[in-house]
Amino acid sequence: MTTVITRIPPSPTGRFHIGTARTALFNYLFARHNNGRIVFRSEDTDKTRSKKEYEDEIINGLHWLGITWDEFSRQSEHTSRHRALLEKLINEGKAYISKEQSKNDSSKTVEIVRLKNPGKEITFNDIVRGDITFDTTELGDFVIARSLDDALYHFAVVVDDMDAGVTHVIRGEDGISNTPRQILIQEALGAKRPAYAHLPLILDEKRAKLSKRSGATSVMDYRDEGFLPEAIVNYLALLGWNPGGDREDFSLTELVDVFSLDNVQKGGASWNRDKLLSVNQRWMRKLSDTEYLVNIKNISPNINSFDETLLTKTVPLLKERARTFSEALDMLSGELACIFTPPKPEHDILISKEPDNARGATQRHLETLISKIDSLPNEAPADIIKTTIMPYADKEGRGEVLWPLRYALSGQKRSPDPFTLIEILGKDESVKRINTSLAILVNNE
RNA sequence: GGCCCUAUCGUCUAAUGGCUAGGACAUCGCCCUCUCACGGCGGUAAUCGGGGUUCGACUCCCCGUAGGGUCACCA
Repeated sequence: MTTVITRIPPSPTGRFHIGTARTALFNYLFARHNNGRIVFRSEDTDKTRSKKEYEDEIINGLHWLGITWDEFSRQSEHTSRHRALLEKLINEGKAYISKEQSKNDSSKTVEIVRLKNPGKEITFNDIVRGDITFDTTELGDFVIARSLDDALYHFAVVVDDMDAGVTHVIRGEDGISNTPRQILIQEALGAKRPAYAHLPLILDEKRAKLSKRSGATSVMDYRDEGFLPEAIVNYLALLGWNPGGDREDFSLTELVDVFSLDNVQKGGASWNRDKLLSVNQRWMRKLSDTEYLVNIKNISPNINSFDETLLTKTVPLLKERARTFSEALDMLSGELACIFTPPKPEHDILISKEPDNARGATQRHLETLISKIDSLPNEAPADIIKTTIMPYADKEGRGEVLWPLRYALSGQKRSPDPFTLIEILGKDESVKRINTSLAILVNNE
């Protein structure tokens, strides 16, 4: 039994794309599940488009997701090896140098290298799809290098995979049509054919291949928006694969345990932000309150302007509402802002629910509530507060008591329930706020 | 257009010849409830079409249809 070796070969010509992350993830899961090795190779042979910053982003992003590898290399470091094999093929008559007019600059003549195509049918087995057959004659003598020192992608990949001992090529479905040409190169080189698995593509809402035009396609955008790496991994793994049951909640290590290429889907899967949001919320809720706050701080350092104690008490409310950390951040200055900033209640809203004798009744309720809150022990939890207040509310009418109370505390038509608010704000601040509303009632007389 | 791949609720999917076709997200309704959110319960919703094979097809075969991918001196 030979060791499984997979590869993660991103080209650093753009940001860390979701598709790159998904392919990397499946290579990672398959290799780790089989106690194999993973080779990371930066496919940087396009000198004009490759950028170090992209490579850094991809590496950082992969690590952020928890994806690791055992070997690191850059394709550009292998040019002498490529040249040697190119020369070998030419000497053996399997490839030849061809003087042609440059396609990029028609005034120039260049010496490119073409593979002598035996022109036969190639059938390869795809783990996901079964046998796939191509007639390679239509490919002709295709170009494998711009020059002896400048191999093209197909040639470089085949050589590098061969040298790294790659046993399984797991990549996107868009690689299917590249496969016969790569096999032709392998055969010319006498390389062993690896196993292939072509993953279904991730599609956008319009069911086209996910591209820059499809919206946020960089994993880093999701990180910056406050998504958890665990959620991205969990969601990505289930796009085009599933272990066969109803379970949907998987950490990276759990995925390694159950992963298999056998149950990879064949059809493309479309990206669904709503589903991702719900997966993310599930993972956010698993965090401790402290971890939760750290994550909010990571996306917005100026959260420090909020009172730390109040912030900590607010986390449970955020957990039940926010699906991303940026949503949580928005809530702190939106629907939960009343916790941090004393409200400015309006007279008419305070009593708007009351029919007649409204003002007098509301005033009486609020005064009663103040004395009840005063009688509470310090740091009383919401359920104690509730049992203290509810009998009175039930007697006088819940809406007539609870609405002014909650509105006095929050100044908002929509807010968390009054008991929770009192718990978070504390006795003193709560009474203070109710008194403010009382004053508004009286002054409007 | 040539070649290749694919086809179960709106979306992600389960069911690999034998069930009222299951789950999740979304959606709708009810309950909880002063509001919001959470939560609980329930509903709507799918095997692309036509032929075979078979006692029996979501499942196997063929033909259509539709969608996608790929056709570089990019990777």
